[in-house]
Amino acid sequence: MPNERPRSGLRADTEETRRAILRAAQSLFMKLGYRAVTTRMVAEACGVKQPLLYYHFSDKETLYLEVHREQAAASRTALERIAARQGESVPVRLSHVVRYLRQSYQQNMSLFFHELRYEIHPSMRAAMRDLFRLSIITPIMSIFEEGIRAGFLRSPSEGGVPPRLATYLLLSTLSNLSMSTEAEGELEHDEGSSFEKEYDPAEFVVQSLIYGMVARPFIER
Amino acid sequence: MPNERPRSGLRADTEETRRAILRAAQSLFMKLGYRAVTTRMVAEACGVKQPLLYYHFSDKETLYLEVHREQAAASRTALERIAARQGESVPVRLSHVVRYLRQSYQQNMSLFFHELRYEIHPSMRAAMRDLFRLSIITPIMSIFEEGIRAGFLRSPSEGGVPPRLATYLLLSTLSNLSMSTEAEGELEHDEGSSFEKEYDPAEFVVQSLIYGMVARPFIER
DNA sequence: CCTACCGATCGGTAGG
DNA sequence: CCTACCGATCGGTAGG
Repeated sequence: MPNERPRSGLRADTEETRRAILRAAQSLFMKLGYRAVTTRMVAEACGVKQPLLYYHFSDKETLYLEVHREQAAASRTALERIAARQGESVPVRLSHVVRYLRQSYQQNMSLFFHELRYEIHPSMRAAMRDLFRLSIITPIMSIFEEGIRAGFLRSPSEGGVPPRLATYLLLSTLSNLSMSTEAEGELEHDEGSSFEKEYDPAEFVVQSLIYGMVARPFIER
Repeated sequence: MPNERPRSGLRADTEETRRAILRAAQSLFMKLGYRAVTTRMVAEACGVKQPLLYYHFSDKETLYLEVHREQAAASRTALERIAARQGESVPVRLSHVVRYLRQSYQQNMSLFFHELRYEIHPSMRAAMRDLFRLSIITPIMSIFEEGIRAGFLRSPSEGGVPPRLATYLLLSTLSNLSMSTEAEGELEHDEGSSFEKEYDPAEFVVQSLIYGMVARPFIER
């Protein structure tokens, strides 16, 4: 009889389904936002019926939290690894950070903040904020802190940007990148400076933040 | 008999109601976003019943468009006036721009872009994008263009930031400002450099973008 | 400018 | 893991 199939087999299937739901939910939440994604869309995207979601997750918000928990774990690993590469300069590490976040948090980071503030129940906010701080803010901040300690970046006492604000500035440029490429294609036919190396928006944005836009260029090239 | 009340009187009342709806809708849409705002919330906020909205506006999206039309007209006037102040430096004018947009578009600018992309019917997108370009992008871009012409900012051919990208970079920092002040209060106790003038986030962000974060400070102070 | 109400869809539950 | 279904709420309409 098939019921002597071991519990581990059952659990494996069940776990596989749970992970399929999480994957589908992650993709949808990141692309469309919490409110625009319905539980039925998630179910259909992974080939199950909607009420099944409530067997694996107690409600929609918990599913959302779980998605972010997974994403946060992955981000933390990746970003801490990048931050620890002492052999690479601060701008190079920041470019890697931007590239990683751009493909990971596909859309803008501020959609997430909007949801945190307006769509998510207050009782869940603290947990999500902590996830975000530990997995995103702290690793990036450590790069800026190191840049200041090394004398490469101005310290706040010299009128420099405090590391946490610098981190938020960097993160906010992520939403920018999708904004500008969507609004129109200024970036592709950048007809002056992109003859030696192909254009990389991540590097470009980091260079702008670090070196500014003012004349008398500092830029090493 | 009261029915000889002139049509202009009737129209005035009707116009007044229409404007009350627009004001309520603007405040709610800016704060909560298109999807989170229900037509019943708008109606209640201005003291009418929900079906009345459909006498003044053909549907929710049209109301949303009309709100943005009004906002765009006001922004265009304000921003073009700021851009035209030849007596003020580029950073000073940009600080005024940031201050204006911060109080006008209260929340993040990228919420608007998200809605443009995912919540608004394609047939309405083009009109809204045009509004945004004419009232926000173009005036700000002209400030950056002037800064480049004057030799204050690097031109794109010297590795500088193209004016349109610079504009989007500036706009993206607006969402940042709300992000960072919400996440925690790094900004208030900025314990090094803020003894001479009170801390102004708008000016601070503009200075960062223009002069960068790198050491060997250029900053005039 | 309102009352009354519609079809659709949402998050979530019952019961197996 | 499903079928069947719930109460609530949404955008929008009928009719006056």
